[in-house]
Amino acid sequence: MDIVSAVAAMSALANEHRLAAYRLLVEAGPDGLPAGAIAERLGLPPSSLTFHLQALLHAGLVSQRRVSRQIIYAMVPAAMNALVAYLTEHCCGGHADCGPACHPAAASAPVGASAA
Amino acid sequence: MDIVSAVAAMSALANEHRLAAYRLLVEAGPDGLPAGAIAERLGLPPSSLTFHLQALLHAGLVSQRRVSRQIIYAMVPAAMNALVAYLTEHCCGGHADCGPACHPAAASAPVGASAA
DNA sequence: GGCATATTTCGAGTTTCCTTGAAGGGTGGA
DNA sequence: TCCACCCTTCAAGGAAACTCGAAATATGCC
Repeated sequence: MDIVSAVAAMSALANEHRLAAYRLLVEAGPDGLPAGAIAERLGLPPSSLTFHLQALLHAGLVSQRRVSRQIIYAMVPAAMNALVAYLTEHCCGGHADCGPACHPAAASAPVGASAA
Repeated sequence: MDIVSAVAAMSALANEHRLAAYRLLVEAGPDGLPAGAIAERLGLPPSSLTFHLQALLHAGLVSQRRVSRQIIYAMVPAAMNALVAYLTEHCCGGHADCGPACHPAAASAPVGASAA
């Protein structure tokens, strides 16, 4: 994970619609959700939803796969792991006294964080 | 932590200069850094730095205190804890098989995450 | 008081993002 | 082949963010 990727991920999540969509996908887990279901639950027109999902996709936070006529979106856990690791890297100079989000040892080698 | 606060925090971090500044403060720990030191290390003009630090401050990610003529900025660990907890809430429907960033039990009661 | 230091506020210009209707592409059923 | 469905792409307008020089504020030293 470099600063460009981190900013891309943060920018993708820095919008109410996209954050809501991402959280739906986090809750949905590996099975994901079809675009139509997300649009319905968020009350967004299809073109608006696509705009936001593309932002999440481009940032690597979600994945996309076609199943028949539907496009299924799902979270990419490794992306969030890498992002959290990057944000808390070298936290407090390595003294680890800032709470759960500040664990240098754990953050240095999270599962799937190969991009870090 | 609600979606408005989370979007505010993400927006604050969704900029290369602000993310770099935040990471400097994460590494600096509770002691923080004066604005001038941050500006120097980031190569930003003072007015630009203030613009970005205000964004981080308004989002609650950093705190501000005056020491003589200097303004010291420091990270607010609880803010990051709450943000991470919010992002991974109900992860994978509660099955916790997504890696370090997906721990429903830990995320439900992080240290200092009273705003969640 | 007078001056230097450290930081913020102001203002204007440029750039980027967000929204949404209309049109297009891919898929499946009859 | 024809149609219906699901989603994406395109295009244009409005809103918000970023940049930075100049001026202003706050503090400390002499």
